[in-house]
Amino acid sequence: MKGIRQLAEHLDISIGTVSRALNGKPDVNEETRKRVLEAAMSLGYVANQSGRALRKGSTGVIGFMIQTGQAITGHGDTFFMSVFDGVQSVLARHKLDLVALLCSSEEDPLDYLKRVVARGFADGIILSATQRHDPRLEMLAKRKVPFITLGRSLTDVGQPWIDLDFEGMAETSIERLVARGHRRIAVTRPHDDINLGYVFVDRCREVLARHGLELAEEHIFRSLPNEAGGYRIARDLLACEQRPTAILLINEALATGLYRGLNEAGLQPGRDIAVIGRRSPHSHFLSPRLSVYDLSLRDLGIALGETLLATMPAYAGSYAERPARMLWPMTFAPGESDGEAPADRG
Amino acid sequence: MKGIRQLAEHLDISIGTVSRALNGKPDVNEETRKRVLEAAMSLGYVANQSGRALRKGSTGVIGFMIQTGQAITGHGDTFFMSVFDGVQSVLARHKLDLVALLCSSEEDPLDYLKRVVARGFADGIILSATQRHDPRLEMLAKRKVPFITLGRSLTDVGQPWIDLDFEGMAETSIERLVARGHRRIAVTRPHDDINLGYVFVDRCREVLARHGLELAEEHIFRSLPNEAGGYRIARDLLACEQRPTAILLINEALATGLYRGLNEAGLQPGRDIAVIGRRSPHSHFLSPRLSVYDLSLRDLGIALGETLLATMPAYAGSYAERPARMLWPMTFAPGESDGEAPADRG
DNA sequence: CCGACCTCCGTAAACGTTTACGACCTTATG
DNA sequence: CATAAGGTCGTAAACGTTTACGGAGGTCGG
Repeated sequence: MKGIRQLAEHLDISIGTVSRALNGKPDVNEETRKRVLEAAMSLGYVANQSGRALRKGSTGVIGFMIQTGQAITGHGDTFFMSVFDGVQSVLARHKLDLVALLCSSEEDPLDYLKRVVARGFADGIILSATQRHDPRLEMLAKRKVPFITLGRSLTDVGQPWIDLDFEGMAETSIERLVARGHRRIAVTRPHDDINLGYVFVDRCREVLARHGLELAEEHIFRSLPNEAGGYRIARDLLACEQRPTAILLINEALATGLYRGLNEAGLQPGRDIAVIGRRSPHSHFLSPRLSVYDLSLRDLGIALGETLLATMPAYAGSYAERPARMLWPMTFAPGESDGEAPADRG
Repeated sequence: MKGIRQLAEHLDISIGTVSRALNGKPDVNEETRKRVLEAAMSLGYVANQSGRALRKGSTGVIGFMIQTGQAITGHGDTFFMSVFDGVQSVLARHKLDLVALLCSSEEDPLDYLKRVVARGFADGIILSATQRHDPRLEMLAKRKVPFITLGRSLTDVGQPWIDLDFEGMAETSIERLVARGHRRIAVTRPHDDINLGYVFVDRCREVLARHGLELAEEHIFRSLPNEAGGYRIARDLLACEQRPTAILLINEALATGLYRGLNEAGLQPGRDIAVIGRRSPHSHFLSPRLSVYDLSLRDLGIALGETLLATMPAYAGSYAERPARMLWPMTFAPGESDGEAPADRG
């Protein structure tokens, strides 16, 4: 089966009618529509993407941009796989397809994205790894491409976003730790200018101040969002003049390395130092079990998909009630790693 | 900047010449070519994907198909990110783009792939999660889409493939364990019909036989390729009539859960039971450190990219010397988890 | 019986490229 | 000087769809 023309000839119907039948246009006899649909099915006809896109100006594809290479992105395969799956479950309802736009570590994300939109690759775009100042947003806004970001940015062009509620995490985790007697609480932040780091640290500082506590500079650890970064944090932590009695891990990959580093130093999480992290496939299998902030990645994906569609005229109808911006809540799942503060050592 | 027409008008050159200039065709004055290139650059013109694809019949896009959803995919957390990056570094040389084709967990992979090729989405395709019997291969071969599989299959349509050398892993790891006194060696295999499981187990059995040893049925553990699967293996392992003194983990995510499960039972990897696994971002931070089979994911990606291009007439020239099929070697990186067999308990 | 209206369908023009073809001009060759 | 050859470019036809438009036939009300 080559194209719609062959299909039309085979049915002895005009090519226009076939197209209308396939696209659910109203002015076609139900009888013939059924014939067309059946023939298309049995012959395995699927409209050519390029032809359709060229004519309609839309591709039926939504792109989710991620950066490949080392785990600089802050998330691993499993994170994205689950989110993708959620997005797809929404898009499938509208016959839209999701593809991951892979920006190589060798290419500038802005250049890459420019190319993608100039080529007319996708009807809508989901951005991750949102930077504190992110030129991608301005570019997309200027070219009027529907998009949504996973994460906020100071670069605000009015686009919808969904961001994990790191303020909430800061709030409740610090309250919890303080209530358990901790006074020197350390926090981590990403190495790069990803926005969430600023949001998180600022709020932590704020909550601590509320209790008359300070967030010492030496208690803010910048780290790569991977296991090695966690290991390094352990080292830095041991080198602190005033060793913290608790630490908040903003990234889900850090705990593994941190645990190892602490162990090597003879410190046990939960007993010698409280650790609160993020849920990951591994967190539940650390011992002692990591206390984590958890979230449903699939639901997050669903929300991303719906919010994006809400900004696209052709689909907005179904999702009018969706808030354009929201903080995605995380729930605390206590493990055994965030015990009482050890007896004061001065 | 809308299209090539505007660009041509702006330059006061015919649209055909502009196209030729941009595409590096020979019959265009170098002077005008330079003008065109500069104008295109400064105006940010990029050829529309649909128009070009429609005319040329090729899209300039290579698709890497993966299945989303739960970590059924069977790889560690940064597996795809790293492999993608390698593939891209090859494709970039030919101005090809890589996108990940995301098949939702709700859709049949074959149907999905049919849609992709019928729509003419990609010029070439990389398949992962190759099944022992995989109808996707026949479909792609029939429609003459260039593709390559990561993993072998009994369904052989002559396509190129690259597969991790699980035979080699079976060979050297079992030799090593036997040399260290182990007699009851357990192995794991994926829960599903992915091909590598068969290859691996068969070879293990073979090598053991060479030493007069048997691979007991109760020592073959089917498991999900994730941490929970590993935890479950620990449980099953403890329930064995004849408890194995060593275990081979085929998947990189299993070790975390296995360690936890063993610990809970008071068993220490390396001392009470030898464990050999696969390198993952986590493996190095387990304690005791996991002995692993390692490979360069980025290099694997490069090889995949080159081998795929070698099958595509338009690019084959550069990669003629590439073998169409190869086993990708893994190197053993000893840790502390594969010690001597404990004293015989009968 | 006529006009208005509806239903269904065919025709043809777009969409933005690439490229076969041929025209024009210049230079080389005899 | 005539012809051939080569270099450069414009013209127009594709590629596979979708869709505006209009036409044919049927129905219905007046």
